[in-house]
Amino acid sequence: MPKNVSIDDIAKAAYVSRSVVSRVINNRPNVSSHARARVKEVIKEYGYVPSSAARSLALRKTHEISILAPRRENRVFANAFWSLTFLGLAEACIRRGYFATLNMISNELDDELKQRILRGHSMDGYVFIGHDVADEAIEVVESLEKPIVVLGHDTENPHLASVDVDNVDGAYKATKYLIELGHERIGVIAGPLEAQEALDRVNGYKMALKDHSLESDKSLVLPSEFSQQGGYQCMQRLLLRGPTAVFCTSDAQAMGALLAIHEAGLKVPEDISIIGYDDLPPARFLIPPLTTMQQPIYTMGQRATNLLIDLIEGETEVVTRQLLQPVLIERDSCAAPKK
Amino acid sequence: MPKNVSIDDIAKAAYVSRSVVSRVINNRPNVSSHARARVKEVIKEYGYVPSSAARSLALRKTHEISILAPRRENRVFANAFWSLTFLGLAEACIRRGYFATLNMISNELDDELKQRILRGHSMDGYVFIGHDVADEAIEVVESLEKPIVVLGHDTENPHLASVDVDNVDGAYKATKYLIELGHERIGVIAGPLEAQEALDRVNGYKMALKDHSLESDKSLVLPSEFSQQGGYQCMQRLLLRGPTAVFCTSDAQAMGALLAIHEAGLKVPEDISIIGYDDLPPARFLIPPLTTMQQPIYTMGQRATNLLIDLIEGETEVVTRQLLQPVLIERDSCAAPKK
DNA sequence: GTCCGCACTGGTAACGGTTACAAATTCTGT
DNA sequence: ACAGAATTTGTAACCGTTACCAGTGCGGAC
Repeated sequence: MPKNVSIDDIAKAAYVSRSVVSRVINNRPNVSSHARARVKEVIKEYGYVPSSAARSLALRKTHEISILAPRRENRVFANAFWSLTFLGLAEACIRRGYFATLNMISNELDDELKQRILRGHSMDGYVFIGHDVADEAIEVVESLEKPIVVLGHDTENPHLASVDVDNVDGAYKATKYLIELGHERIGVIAGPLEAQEALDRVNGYKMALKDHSLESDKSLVLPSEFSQQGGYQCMQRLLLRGPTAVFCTSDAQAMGALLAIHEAGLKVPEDISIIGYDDLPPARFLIPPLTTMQQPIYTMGQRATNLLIDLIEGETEVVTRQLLQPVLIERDSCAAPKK
Repeated sequence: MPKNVSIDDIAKAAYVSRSVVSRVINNRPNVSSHARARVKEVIKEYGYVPSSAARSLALRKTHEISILAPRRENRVFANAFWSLTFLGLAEACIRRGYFATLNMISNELDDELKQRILRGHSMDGYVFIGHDVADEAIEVVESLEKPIVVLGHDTENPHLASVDVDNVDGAYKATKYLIELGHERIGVIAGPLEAQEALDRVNGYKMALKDHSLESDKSLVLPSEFSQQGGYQCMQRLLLRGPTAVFCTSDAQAMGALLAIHEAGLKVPEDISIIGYDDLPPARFLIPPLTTMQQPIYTMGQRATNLLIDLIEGETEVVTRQLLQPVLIERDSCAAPKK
């Protein structure tokens, strides 16, 4: 078995020209069934696989997409949220015959490196993880004139295709749930306020309050990272202001909050109710198991790649703005407030 | 600015031949400083980037590596352990001018898909995440005659380059720590016993017991997934056998165990000590904050890519078997046993 | 003044595919 | 048996780069 088998080797061995072999490889017509069979046989015998590089060169198509994550999400990336997203993205990719490359981008990067990441390889399309990527990469990437899909949504670039989850609605439902349990003093551990989803969730919270004629107390809304650390610190501060329930905008924050409450000698949900956001696998193993808004993270990843590939392949009937709905998962961290 | 600028366009605009341009691009000698400057200028002006496909074709080198994760690790993948690994891998990759593609492999896959994943694109090298990948992919990948690095180690293919963490030693240290606190009846929530690291950790545990003249009670060692769910279920069973301390071979298991103990009305560490393994970011926010063996996960990822790229680039002085050491992180989940 | 070496330059052939088009073959219908 | 159409096959150009080799021009040694 020779090492580098090329299309010419196959052609020679099958007594046909390379164009015939090419047609067979690409399942095109105008090949006699006889020739087709012989070529297929030879291909199998030689274990031949066409060179992707040569193909890319001839077709100007690499069958690769670039997944761009914001580099600064370092720590956030390190949680299950992102890995589930990647899983969804990568799997859908493979299934459709594309390869996914994983790249990190941030504006701390020097320009040369950034250019190399974004243009070093030609890609058929780009997935931006979160709208922040756009700030740093959109200019370069748009000049490439390749399809882009944003996971999340970017108010500054509303023309971009996107797959997002309805953050306003999710927060609204979470808050409403707490209100209907009887809570009136509800704190929020919000995300970093430069993030669109953080803003949206705060808005959903405010809307729910308003719809139920409750006053909104600004001092009860604390911005923070989406991390455990952030949740922990905010909860310590929130405890001083005596909310009877807290809406955490990520499960990780809820986890930190739980610890802070525990350390303060209080109990969840007896003394204070906690609701999370994400419903990552660990949520049901917290103490107590966490009531939370479930995001269809994996599905989002899948949808994003499928949308992108549809765009790449010039599919016509494509919904370029997809909005998924979060759903409430009731567990044991919420209860009616103490009288 | 024309859309598809090629080397010939640059050559023409700079009044030189493409050979000269090529030399400039690749920083090679034999170009007059005058010509070099002019070419560089034109390149910048046109925003020219050489075609990666053409380059790959000519050089037989793609500057891409394939990261192969076992598909069945679906849920495991979904935790921070894997995402940190990827982060390490991908970042090192970018820094050295390579691209990382993320692929999932499992033997449930039909053969055609598997072949496509493994050979669809030519890659310069392969990282196997965990030894299980080898079982499914090694035959195909070895026939490609490209460098391979295993993250973890594969006893069945000891010739492969690998980056691993010393699991025996980690488990030994963890167990020794519990013993020195005074524990004699120490349970283990082990990983799935087909996984090498699970076996190694059980062995380290047994060695520590032996070195301290303690009997090893088989009924105290329960195999399980590395997940919260696994830890939860095992802990419920373990509680019936009354250990005073439990060594969990992952933080996720420890998390599940903590919940099971809480539900049984017992307290950590007063009634029972728990030690984890991994030291992922959430560990210090568990209730109580988890004492655990820290694995240098991110570093492992980095080392693995660096090793692989060294191999690809024919570096001579390369340590092909790297073993990192876990370190004990003391927090609040372990104490001396009750008298 | 000739010869040689050296730095530089440019032409051409790969690399391994796809594809438009022309050529050859087979298939129709009369 | 034969024109014309339909099918199959082969040829050659092209995709954008690098490698290799043959020039060119120039300065210094003799």
